[in-house]
Amino acid sequence: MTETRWLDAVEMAAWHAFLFAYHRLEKRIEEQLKADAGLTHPQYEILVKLSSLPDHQMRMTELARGLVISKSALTYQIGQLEKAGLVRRTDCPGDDRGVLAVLTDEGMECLRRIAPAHVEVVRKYLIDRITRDELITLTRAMGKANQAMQATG
Amino acid sequence: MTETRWLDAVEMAAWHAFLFAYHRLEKRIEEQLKADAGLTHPQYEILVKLSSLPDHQMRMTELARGLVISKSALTYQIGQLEKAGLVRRTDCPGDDRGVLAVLTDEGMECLRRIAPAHVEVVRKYLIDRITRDELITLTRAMGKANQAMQATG
DNA sequence: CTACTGTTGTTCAGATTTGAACAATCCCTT
DNA sequence: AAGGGATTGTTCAAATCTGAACAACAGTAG
Repeated sequence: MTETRWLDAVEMAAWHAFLFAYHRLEKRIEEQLKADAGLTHPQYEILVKLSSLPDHQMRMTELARGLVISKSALTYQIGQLEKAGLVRRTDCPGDDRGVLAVLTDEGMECLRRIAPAHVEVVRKYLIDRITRDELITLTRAMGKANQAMQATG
Repeated sequence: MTETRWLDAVEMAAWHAFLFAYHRLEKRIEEQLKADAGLTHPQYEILVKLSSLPDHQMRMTELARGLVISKSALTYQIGQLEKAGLVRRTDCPGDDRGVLAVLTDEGMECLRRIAPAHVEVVRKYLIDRITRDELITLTRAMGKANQAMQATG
């Protein structure tokens, strides 16, 4: 057991600012999406992810991994989105185990309608508040962290 | 209704990297805390917050605001921590409505025991991965966002 | 073809979160 | 002192998340 390398003041400040900013931003985003579209942030992210694909569809497991949520949470949320008519399930060609989540036209339309207000929040509280340099540095720093977390889930 | 200012490629990259990194880091932290201490991240943050105060105590509402969780979630979690003997409730002197959450000696001891492993995770996947400059820029950027979210909750 | 191992998506029970409602209390004005 | 509006912490039902268990299927070696 090595001696603990505690965080110094600068490291602590960064970590706390990061956590605090995320939590507050998440809350704003949730409020906006709920009020304007009756969706949760995870649900919105599912729609965004699907819409970014050429065929607007993706395997359940891959989708869960991409959004960093559990498989069972995704099963639940896809069920909700299916009820709302924004997503539907399809058999996966070539793998009878598989299920494809497919964005419906209605889902795409819904996304088009609500995305502007969402982007507005992201801009207002983060993107438009920081400089281009800070934006790039943020991306690089987060990228390094993501790289470190690449392996094993 | 103004024309929507969509995110350009750089902005999109920053936003996605930020969200993705947070989610994955959160998952790692949850896994570590659950395995090593049987605590959730919110519970751990309550202990940290209380331990950072001179008298190791804080009003419920202020605590909820500081941790950016709902009052009812805090009521629940303080209940859990009370069961575990890590926190106790006390009447608030000068305000009969108030309740103080107080870190117990056992809670402080628990924190001392588990903090090293937690810090290790934060270092391994974020702090130690980025340069000092990136750390400072990250703090400044998050600070600006937090400032923008200052008002109204 | 059969056995074996890994993957897939769902289900289930339990834990946690949210927001609204609520009673109790505070504070300010009159 | 008394009313009116705000704040405090809790409760409750509903929604959501987690992790383990599970059945179905895929892929591989024998």
